[in-house]
Amino acid sequence: MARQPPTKPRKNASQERSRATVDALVEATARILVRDGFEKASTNRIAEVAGVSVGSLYQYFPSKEALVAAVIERHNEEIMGNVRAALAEVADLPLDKAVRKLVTVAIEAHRINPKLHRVLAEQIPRTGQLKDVEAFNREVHTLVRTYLESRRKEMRKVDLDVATFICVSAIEAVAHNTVLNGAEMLSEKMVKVLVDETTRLVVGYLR
Amino acid sequence: MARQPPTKPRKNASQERSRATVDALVEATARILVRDGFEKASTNRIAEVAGVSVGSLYQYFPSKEALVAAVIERHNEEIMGNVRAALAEVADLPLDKAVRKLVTVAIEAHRINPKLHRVLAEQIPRTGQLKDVEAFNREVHTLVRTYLESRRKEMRKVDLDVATFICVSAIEAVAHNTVLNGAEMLSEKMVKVLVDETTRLVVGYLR
DNA sequence: AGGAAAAGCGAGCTAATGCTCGCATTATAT
DNA sequence: ATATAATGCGAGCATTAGCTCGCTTTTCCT
Repeated sequence: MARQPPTKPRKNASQERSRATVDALVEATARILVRDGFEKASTNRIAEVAGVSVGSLYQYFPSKEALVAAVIERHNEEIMGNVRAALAEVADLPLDKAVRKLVTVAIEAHRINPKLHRVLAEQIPRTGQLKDVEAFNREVHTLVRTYLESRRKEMRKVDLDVATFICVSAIEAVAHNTVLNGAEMLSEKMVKVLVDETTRLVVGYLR
Repeated sequence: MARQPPTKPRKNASQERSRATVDALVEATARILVRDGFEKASTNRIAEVAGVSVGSLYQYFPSKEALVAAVIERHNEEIMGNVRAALAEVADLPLDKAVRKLVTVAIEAHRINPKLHRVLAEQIPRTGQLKDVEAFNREVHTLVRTYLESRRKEMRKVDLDVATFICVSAIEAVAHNTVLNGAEMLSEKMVKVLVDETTRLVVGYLR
């Protein structure tokens, strides 16, 4: 088994200047990942694009993996923010309204930065971020499950965990494939159709 | 180094020998990808594991990517074989029976070699195999669409392409996530439940 | 002001990778 | 038997990656 390189910063940026440096590095990493892929994202290149020296890079990130991990974390946090907000907003709504909102949010979340999403999805296994992403998935699962539990009267009899798994998988997949099959080619009309259909799929399944 | 003169007729030894070499290389690549990941799959290592020299490797594969591409193709062909067979077998069956079969095949396909499946999915973008995989997806889409078309009477009014997209995405996602969330931990009972539920999801949606 | 701590620098080291090329071995054909 | 082609070899080249370390510059604090 190959050992994972460390992903924690070796130094904590305390001053304003250094925080800017860290930001620039993460941002540069994301940009290069999107534009040229993981292979071309060398530490030298990242530092160059960030307008920083390699030496400084290694003051804050012990390895290249740590940089990618930081990008993943930032992106995940952004998405989770949306998901949490949506589920809070939807807590008292009936099934059909709630599912529609969730589907919409899922597609929107994927549309934030499709290419980055794709590259990151590919890189997760090799950054030792699996744990974090699993935690992320578990949180989504828990949130959805909690909502479904509160709406059980509207649903047929069904194992909640299984139902949650099926629904989350289905919604996520449609969002994922929708965005990856021509992100820009997506007319608003098409998005509406897909939201309608996916909502029907899930709601029909639940009740 | 005088060799024994060939007294016995030998078959197309030359062709077979090189074929064996090619096979060994592809097989070794797959094994290393599964065991150690893409990073550790250097051409020298692949040649070594295959019991062949790097020089020979480069006689048959112009680059490392070509090797991975060959593995991808082999794996895809295996899966497509199953999918084609399933859809042929199912052509005259009603919706519920057909969908159930498809879901089962999807899960089985992912269970053939989950780890390889995962690694390959990650490596597709960097091997220039995107085209082939898209072709693969298109074929699945076409096959499913054709089946659905023949069963339209059992279905509600719905855009066939959209319905196909939704169904294929959902089925694929459940299979994918099922296998990736603890492939061995999967009891037969659990698989049955998931097949039941996914079938219900899809059939309920279509009619 | 002035010294200490934080932040930043970048030439260059080490290790590894993809790949080449001249030569050796094995098979086929005459 | 000999020539020719096919197959196989593997040391080593060129390149690039990740990363270190001794040093300078900037900021903070009294």
